[in-house]
Amino acid sequence: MSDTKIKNMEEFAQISGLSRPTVSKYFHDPNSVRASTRQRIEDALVEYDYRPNIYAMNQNRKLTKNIGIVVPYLADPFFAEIARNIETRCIVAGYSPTLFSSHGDPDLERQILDNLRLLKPAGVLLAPLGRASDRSNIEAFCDEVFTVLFDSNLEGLGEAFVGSDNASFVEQTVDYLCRTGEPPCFFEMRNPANPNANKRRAAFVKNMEALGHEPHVIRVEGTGWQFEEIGKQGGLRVLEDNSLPSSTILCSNDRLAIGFLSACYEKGLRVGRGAGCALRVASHDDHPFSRFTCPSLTTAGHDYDGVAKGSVERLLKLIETGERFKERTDTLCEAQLVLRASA
Amino acid sequence: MSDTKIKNMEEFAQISGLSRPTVSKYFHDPNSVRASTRQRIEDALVEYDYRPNIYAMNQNRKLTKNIGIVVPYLADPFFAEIARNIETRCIVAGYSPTLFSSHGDPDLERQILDNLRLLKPAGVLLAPLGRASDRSNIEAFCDEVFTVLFDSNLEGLGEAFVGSDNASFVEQTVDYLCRTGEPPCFFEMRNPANPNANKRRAAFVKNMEALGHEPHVIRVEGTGWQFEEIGKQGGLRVLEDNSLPSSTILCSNDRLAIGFLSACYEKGLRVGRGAGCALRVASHDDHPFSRFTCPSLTTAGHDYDGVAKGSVERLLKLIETGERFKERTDTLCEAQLVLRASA
DNA sequence: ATAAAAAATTTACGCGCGTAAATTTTCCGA
DNA sequence: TCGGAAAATTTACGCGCGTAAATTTTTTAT
Repeated sequence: MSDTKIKNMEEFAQISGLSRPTVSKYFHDPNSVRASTRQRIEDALVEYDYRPNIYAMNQNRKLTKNIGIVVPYLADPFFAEIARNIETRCIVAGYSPTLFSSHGDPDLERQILDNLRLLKPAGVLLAPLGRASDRSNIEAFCDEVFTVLFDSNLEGLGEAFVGSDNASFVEQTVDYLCRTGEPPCFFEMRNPANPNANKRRAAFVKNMEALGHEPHVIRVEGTGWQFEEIGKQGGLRVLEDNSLPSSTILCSNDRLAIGFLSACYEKGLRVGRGAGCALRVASHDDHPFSRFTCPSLTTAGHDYDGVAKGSVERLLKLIETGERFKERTDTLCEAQLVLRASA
Repeated sequence: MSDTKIKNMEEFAQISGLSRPTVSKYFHDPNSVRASTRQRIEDALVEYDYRPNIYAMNQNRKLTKNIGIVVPYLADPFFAEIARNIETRCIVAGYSPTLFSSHGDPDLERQILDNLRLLKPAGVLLAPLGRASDRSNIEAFCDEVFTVLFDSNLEGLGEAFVGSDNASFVEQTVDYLCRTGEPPCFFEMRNPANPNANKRRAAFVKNMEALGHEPHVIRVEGTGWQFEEIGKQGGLRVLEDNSLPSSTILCSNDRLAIGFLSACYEKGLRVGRGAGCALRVASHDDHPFSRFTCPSLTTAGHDYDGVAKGSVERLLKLIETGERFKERTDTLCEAQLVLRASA
């Protein structure tokens, strides 16, 4: 490799014995030039290690190869995992994903979308905060940029939504729990930020009634994204109160369940389905850590691959056709019941 | 707000009744123009909602306001947390941070650094993979871009390193454990990717010998970043073998400990310092989840704020002075012992 | 081998902004 | 009121590349 510094595409074209527009064409799509031309460029490329200036490229290109990924709370391993999955798929498809986390803050979510506009992304994959989101701001954003929502649905916003089928999550857990023991009560936050929580509660009520059981819902206080802490404090309270209507607890999500299990442990209550267990606890999400709780957590798991694949596919379709869908589509991935030790 | 679309700075300058260079100056530093001029621009700004094209700006600017943040594994809440902290500090300082995760993959780490060059960042905060990193590639990168390493030190690379004082972590846990019960054995991965692990083991041996105890080290098999799983499988094995040299286990890090606790639970072994407990388990990191393990985990915690603040400060100093430090500095933050239920 | 079609290349211009130098306007104090 | 300094403006050029249109070369068909 020569150590001659290449300043720009002009210079690089010169030493490759080509014209700049031809080289430009190559970088846009290596197959758009003759095979012999391509070879010459790639030979020069290993020799001189030139790379086009991304800012100059994006300045003039009508659409960049940028894809924005926005998640509400990256410190939650569920979002870290789904983001990792999505990110990888974008790279494979030849795009440059950039990951943003709202850190649970609506102001930051707004600011991220504002900054995202400047990046002129070809499209954006957005998992919104939910109830706390600035709906009108997101709406304006979706008006300018191809946006696919995932995980949390905001009705009517974006070109499509891909998420998990909350009804299927709850149906499977409720069915399993009722079949194998005392019907569950539902454990959740009083004011969940995420719309999925409301759908899960509604599905719980519906499924319980269909099975002829009274649907008890326990709502614990707490706001923000520290779900484990909220689950733990709420769990300690109901355990101290002895106010649980059932010895089977179905948590709205795994992070609450992690906190609840921690509360059970502190209270000396054995959780599981065997003899000598005081409670059964189940949940939804199949959070990356739920296999390491004590006991390991029985849960209905997201189809991580399905959600990631589906949302990326929808977005790429938008980008590649260059036009909006006739109508907004909702794709809901089925849950998979994961039986572990807690219920 | 008017709905007239402003195409570029030229147009915006015109409707504000100013010249483009003056407006340009304002966007570079609002205080560099007269107060009355500034007011006129800001009035026009709320009226017309113009924002400069970031690509055109960065193309010509000698240094951008971009800062790259690279972590080895974002699905680990420890890195998610430290990244969040760093990110926020960069924003407050007026920079645009972009977050990247190597996802435990050296190839991806290399690729991230390659892409980062194209972003012409003012500086980069890098937590490398460690042993798996491509040292020469990172070295070449640091040659081109101001880089501050954090969390994982690669000797001699980058302008500075800011991390935690592993010796202080281990000193505090070993001291506490020896003072309050049977001296610990050390539980770790056989081939840890992260250099911190080696420093912790060395510190364990040193501290144990200083206290007149034999330093037993248990090394479990497993590679990659699924530390919980490795800790759990390794834990199950040593518990089945009955090969533990001590009833007090000091894990190299919290994620291993989470797996180990899970193994203990499955084996029906009660962990904690009270009567009726078979084992004591302690660890290092104060991982965000360690307060929710069963039992909650006694650990030596990172000074998250200290590491984040320190590394950002070092980098900003580099950026703002525009010159490298005379010599590479290592900043080590003290650990803080967090007593919980497990030991 | 030759003309037509296809591909590649060259020419030429523009993107939106930074920035230096020269000029004009505004400001402030005496 | 006036002069000098500070701020603003004008002028002019360049950054690195995209891209349309014109031209040349290569390929394909006859």
